[in-house]
Amino acid sequence: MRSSPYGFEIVENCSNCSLRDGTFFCSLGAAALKAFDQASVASVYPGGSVLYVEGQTARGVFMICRGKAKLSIASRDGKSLITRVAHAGELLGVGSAILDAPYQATVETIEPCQIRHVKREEFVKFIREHADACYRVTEQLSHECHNANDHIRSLGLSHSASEKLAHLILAWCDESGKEGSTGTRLKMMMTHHEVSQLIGTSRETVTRIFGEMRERGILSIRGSTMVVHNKAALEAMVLL
Amino acid sequence: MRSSPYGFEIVENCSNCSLRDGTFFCSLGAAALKAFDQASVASVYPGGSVLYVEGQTARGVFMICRGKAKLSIASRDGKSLITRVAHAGELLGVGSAILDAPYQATVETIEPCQIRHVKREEFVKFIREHADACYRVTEQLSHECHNANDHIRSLGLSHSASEKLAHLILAWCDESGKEGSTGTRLKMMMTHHEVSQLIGTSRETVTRIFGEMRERGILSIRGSTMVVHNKAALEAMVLL
DNA sequence: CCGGCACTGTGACTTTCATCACGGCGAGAG
DNA sequence: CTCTCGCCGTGATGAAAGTCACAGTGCCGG
Repeated sequence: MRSSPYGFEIVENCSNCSLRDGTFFCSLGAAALKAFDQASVASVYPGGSVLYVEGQTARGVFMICRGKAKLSIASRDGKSLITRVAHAGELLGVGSAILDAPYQATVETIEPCQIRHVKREEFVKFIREHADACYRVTEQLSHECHNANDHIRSLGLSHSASEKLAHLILAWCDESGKEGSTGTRLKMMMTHHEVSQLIGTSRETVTRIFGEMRERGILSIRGSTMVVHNKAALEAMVLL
Repeated sequence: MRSSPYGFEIVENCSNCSLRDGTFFCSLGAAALKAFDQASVASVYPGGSVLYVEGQTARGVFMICRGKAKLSIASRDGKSLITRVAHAGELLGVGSAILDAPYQATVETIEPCQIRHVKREEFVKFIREHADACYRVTEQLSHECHNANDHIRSLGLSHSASEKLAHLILAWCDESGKEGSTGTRLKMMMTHHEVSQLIGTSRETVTRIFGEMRERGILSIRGSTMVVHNKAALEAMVLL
């Protein structure tokens, strides 16, 4: 291990990595793990680093060992849409690496991250030689498809911005909400602008809808913590 | 082979199948192919058959040997969105089978199809035992992700229905258009209603936008063939 | 303590589109 | 042959939300 300026130790060697749990892509047998370690190189990025940019030819894949990153796509006129936020344990750029196609999204870390990078050719070789790793890739890609389809559903089938926002808040509750006496409590780690990019509307409508929800007593916001008082009302807004 | 009432012969045995080409999922080595044949059962469906429904638990995967099928998702109030149309050679339901999650879309054949079905457990066993098949699955899933991301881009980033429609027409040109003296010629195999479901708008706006494009001389439609005279104009409408 | 900067909140105006309602047309069934 | 049914075309209307403009607020650095 090495110390880093980001408040965590850098794990150099996959074999004795303590970050990994069963959900990680690299939760592999000893042999495959060793091969993965040897094929990859670890590095640390501060928050806000861009790992790769949409349209670039796929140099390789990136494993998030620690931290979070946001994936986004942009249109020529500068608008951008956040497709999802990836957590530790995920492998990014797999699809593009396998198809040898350009990356489809831009990836930017949103907190200090440890990342392992594997060159495209080596990655393909690695998964062709290690069947269990190949199977893990199918799992990873299945999750990505799943997410993407949910996003399509939300963007394509909802009638109003409120519906999409309600859907998003409910997803947040499921994923990171803590039940309390007054309702479900959760940290907002996003600005209204980012939320708008996540659901494909404008910043102002997000502000307005949050305002309206507050007026109706559905939720309250103080600082960066939000408390959802009336989940049922949110669910009623969603007809997906 | 067996004859069928749909105007084509049923291929019973994968090993001497003439439908397969390199792009097919089942373009596999002899051993894997034999295993796939044994794990699967072939059947023929007329157009309009529903292979599986969104939300059902994933019984297994479906290989389209011949024909086309449309995948769609629906909201509770009856609206539905077509996510894509799958062609011969594709394997459907893989993601859900691997994750043992409910199917995410409803699949309906749009012409007579030959399909092979493999039970979930057998499919998982099959790809765990045959590394080349497993790799083919990663390719299949990568394509699905790719498509899904394109769809997200189109739904989330475009400002207007015209932009989405222009985008769709250009995609059609690339995929099945034939260059002619007056422009690119292509068959419309969809009603305006289905197009509207594809781009997430209403039937009427699709009709109106087609009308407008005709007036502006961008394209002309007679019967079920459409000729695109001015691709550049369409490209100019797309700022994705 | 002050100035700048990023974020939130709000009003006025405008565009886009969904919706409703209806008319015409072509094809297939009886 | 005519009836029905699904698809296309079109007008009128209203609601939703994008856009622009600007004020308030809280935080950080100097």
